[in-house]
Amino acid sequence: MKKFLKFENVTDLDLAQTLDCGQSFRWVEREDGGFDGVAFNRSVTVRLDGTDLYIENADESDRELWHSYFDLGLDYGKIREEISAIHPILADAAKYAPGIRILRQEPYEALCTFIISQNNNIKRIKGIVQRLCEQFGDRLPDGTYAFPDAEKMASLTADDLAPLRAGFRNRYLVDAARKVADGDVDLEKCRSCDYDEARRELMQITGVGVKVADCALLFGLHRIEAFPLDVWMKRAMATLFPGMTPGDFGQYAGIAQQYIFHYSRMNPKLFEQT
DNA sequence: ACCCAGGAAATTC
DNA sequence: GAATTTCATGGG
Repeated sequence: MKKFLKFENVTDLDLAQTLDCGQSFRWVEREDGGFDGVAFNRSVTVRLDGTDLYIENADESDRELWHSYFDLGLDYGKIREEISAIHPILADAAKYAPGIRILRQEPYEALCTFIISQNNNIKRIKGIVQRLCEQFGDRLPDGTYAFPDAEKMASLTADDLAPLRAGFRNRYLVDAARKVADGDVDLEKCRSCDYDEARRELMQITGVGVKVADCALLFGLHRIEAFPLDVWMKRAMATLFPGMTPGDFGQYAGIAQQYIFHYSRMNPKLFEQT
C-alpha cells in the first residue's frame, strides 16, 4: 500500500515548466510524466493529473511542507493577470509558460546550487549537484541522497570537493558552508529583513555577488521581489524591455523574471541579430 | 582551436 | 574606480 498526498484544484502548475526551468536542479522527469526528486531529506515522486497534484511517498504530516514547496497558497493566475499589464512582451512571456511557479526550496541548497551556477550551464550544474549529494549527502532509504547540510560541508576542504569537478567554485562552497554553519551568515534572517540588507548578508560569502544573492533570495527564501540578472536576462532586458529596470516589474518581479527567463531561453531566435 | 555557459574575484589600467 | 582578465570544466 503506497502512501501519497493529494492536493485538489491545483491550477497554474505545469511540472515540467516549474521543475525544469532552471530554478531547481534535482528533479528528474520519468517516462510516465511524473518527476522524481529530493527535498527536505524526503525522496518523492510528483505527478499531476488534471488539477490533482499527487506527492507519492509523502506523509500526511508533510502536507503543509509540500503545499509550501509548490507555493500553492499563491494565486498565480491573478498575479499573471496583474503583471501582464506592465508590458505586452511580459504578457506574452507569461502566457508562454503559465505553469511556472516559484518553488520554496531550502535556503542553503538554493544558495549552494546558485554558487555552482556561476559561469556554468544548467546541464552541468545538475551533474555537479548530483555528485555533491551522492558524495556528501545522507543516503535515504530508497537509495537516493539528501542535499548535504552546511554543518557537513563546513567540515570539508576545497580539495575534498574536487570529485565534484566544480573547479574554482569549490572554495566558494566551503566558504558558504562555514559562514552558514558558524552563524556568520543568517539565512533565516534574510526571509524577512530589508532586501538590501539580505543581499549584503549573503554577499559576505566569497563567490556570492549580486546575481547569486538574488537567486538565493528568490528561490530559497521566497523573496519574490528579487529580479536576478544573468546573461539571458541582460539580453532580454536590452532587447525586449529597453529602458526598463527591475524596479519597473513591481512586487512580483521575481515571478515576472522567471517567465521572461524561460521565454528567452526557449526562443533564442529573439536575440539573433538580423 | 575557439566560444560560451543562470558570475565573481583578482588584476590592471 | 572602472574596465579587463582569470578562474575549472565540459559541450558545441
